[in-house]
Amino acid sequence: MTATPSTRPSHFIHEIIDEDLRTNRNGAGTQVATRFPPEPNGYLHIGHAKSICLNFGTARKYNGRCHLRMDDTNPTKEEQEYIDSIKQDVRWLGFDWGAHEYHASDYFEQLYQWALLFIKAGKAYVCDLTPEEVSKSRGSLTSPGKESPFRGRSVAENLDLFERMHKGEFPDGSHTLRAKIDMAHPNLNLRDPVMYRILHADHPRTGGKWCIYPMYDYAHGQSDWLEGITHSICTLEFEDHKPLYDWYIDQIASFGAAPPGIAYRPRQYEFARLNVTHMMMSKRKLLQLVQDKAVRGWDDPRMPTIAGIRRRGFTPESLRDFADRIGVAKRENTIEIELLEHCLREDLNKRAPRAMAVLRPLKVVIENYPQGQIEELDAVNNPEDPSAGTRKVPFGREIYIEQEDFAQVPPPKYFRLSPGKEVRLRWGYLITCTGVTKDPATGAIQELRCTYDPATRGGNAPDGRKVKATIHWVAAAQAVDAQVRLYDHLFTKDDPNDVPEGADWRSNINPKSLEVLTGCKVEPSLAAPTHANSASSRWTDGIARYQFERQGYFCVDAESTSDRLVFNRTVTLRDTWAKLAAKSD
RNA sequence: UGGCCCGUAGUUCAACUGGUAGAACGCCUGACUCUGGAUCAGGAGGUUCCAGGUUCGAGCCCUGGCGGGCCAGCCA
Repeated sequence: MTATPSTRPSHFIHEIIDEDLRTNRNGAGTQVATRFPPEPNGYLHIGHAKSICLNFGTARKYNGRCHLRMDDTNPTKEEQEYIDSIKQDVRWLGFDWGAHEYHASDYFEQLYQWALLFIKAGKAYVCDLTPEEVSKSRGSLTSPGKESPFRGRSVAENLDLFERMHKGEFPDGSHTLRAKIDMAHPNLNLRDPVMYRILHADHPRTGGKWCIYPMYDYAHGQSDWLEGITHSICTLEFEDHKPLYDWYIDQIASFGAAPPGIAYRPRQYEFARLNVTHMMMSKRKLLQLVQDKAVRGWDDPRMPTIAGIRRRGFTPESLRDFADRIGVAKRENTIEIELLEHCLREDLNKRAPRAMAVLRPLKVVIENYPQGQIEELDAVNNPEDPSAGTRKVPFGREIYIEQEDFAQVPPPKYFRLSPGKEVRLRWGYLITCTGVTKDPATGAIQELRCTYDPATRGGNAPDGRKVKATIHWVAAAQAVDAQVRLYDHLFTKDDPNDVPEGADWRSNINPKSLEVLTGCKVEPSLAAPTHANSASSRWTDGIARYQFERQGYFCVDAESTSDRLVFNRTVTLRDTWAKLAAKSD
């Protein structure tokens, strides 16, 4: 192989590759080749992102290549919609398979020809057992299976039957082609595994051409081989399949039917899949959430799907960073969601322009501010990035502040606004609360009366007096209405599957995972797509992201329009006050 | 009474292949601050699953236990 590792291996798979390179295991000059092989039966989730980063990242590191291969051997579950979403998601993550887009279905003819060789070599037979009978005769974990009564059929009979399966003469489930291995093998995968089953179903790519389809085990290794994959990286549950993966390849080699031009064979390595606290990683259960309408779709921002995470506002950069940090190993693991959020905040903090948005507005009238006067105040777009520049924000006599930034009776250590107290308006003036207007009927606070100190424009008092709190605000006259969607974990428990005996996993769904806020007041720059803040070139996917000061990171939702702004809260800011407040409860 | 894989801080990974355990996240203190953000400084936290063995020396090697995961689809 050509490339040499530039850094020390970061995990056992790279150690293996380094060793392979050192020993020229696959022949000098052979390029490292990996593949990402999703089955298009659902949307990709963050667990797949780990695999994508591993496979494409490995190819990148070793100056090799990574193929995108749809593992489309079961037309009853696979759909074009999923194929399209998978490609979009991989690209969004920042990876490029170039011309190397393949499908297991590309190899159906070759696989079929090889199957004939297995039959001719007496290594495969057509079995007429029903699925129930096969299951029964397979034996158990601790006892051997029984041989199929059809195991002894002649080559000629097998050839004839398989050909008739191929031609569509038999109904689904009536026959299978099975490998003849060992019904007493301690590894159940080797007890005469099914190679082909009959499925009269249209395939997204091959249409009605086939009615027999290869099983995963019979297709995967050979697909790797045909593509010249050197390192076939998969998850732990396939460990038991490796002997079969190797067996098929070894047999074909012994038939003298190896793919032409490939002097080496692929090898499978397994790593532990990703789990994240509060996240459901079962594709089947995610499908159920979508079908049950427990979420709005595969791209619901609460979903752990890449589409959902993207819509939520996560950046591909932060996901790649996350993938780097969690490592690759063979032990079962569950990553705390806090690490993911840390990676996200670290990226967003550096890149997201700041803006002011009041989520739960409380009107403030500044009594000594001239009626009708409007000022344009200078606001820094990103204190972490001087190159982001500044913008003007309008200020007037009436503004909105956050309801929770005022307390009639301040709790201990509360240093925001309360009667008689002074706070700083971000980029604006110091104001002091002089009165509260309440609804005479309910006693609810309606608005605040305040005075401002004209000498504190920009936020500094000439007399040097200290003001502990700075709060965000939006001028009432120029405020733009927006809808803001707040998200929380979709599952209340760390482990969504952790339910009492007999209970359903759905009982762990967080009933408060979505809160929709309407009538939010945001600064006018957020409505102007040309404003420096929305500089979409800042983001590789063109999704505008902001930090709403003191609250968190938000992005413009896909449903947002110029006259109906919608924002998603991607993640909150770290909030030590909230933590303190929660503790004192 | 099966086969395969895995056991190192709360979590996820390291430990230059046998030389006396370290990082990140999380947690706790403090400093600073026009975001109760960010940043900075410090701290707590380990019987390396257990027991034997080999060795001058074991997280690493050997043996035996214990614990966990996966496997009995014509799913992948």
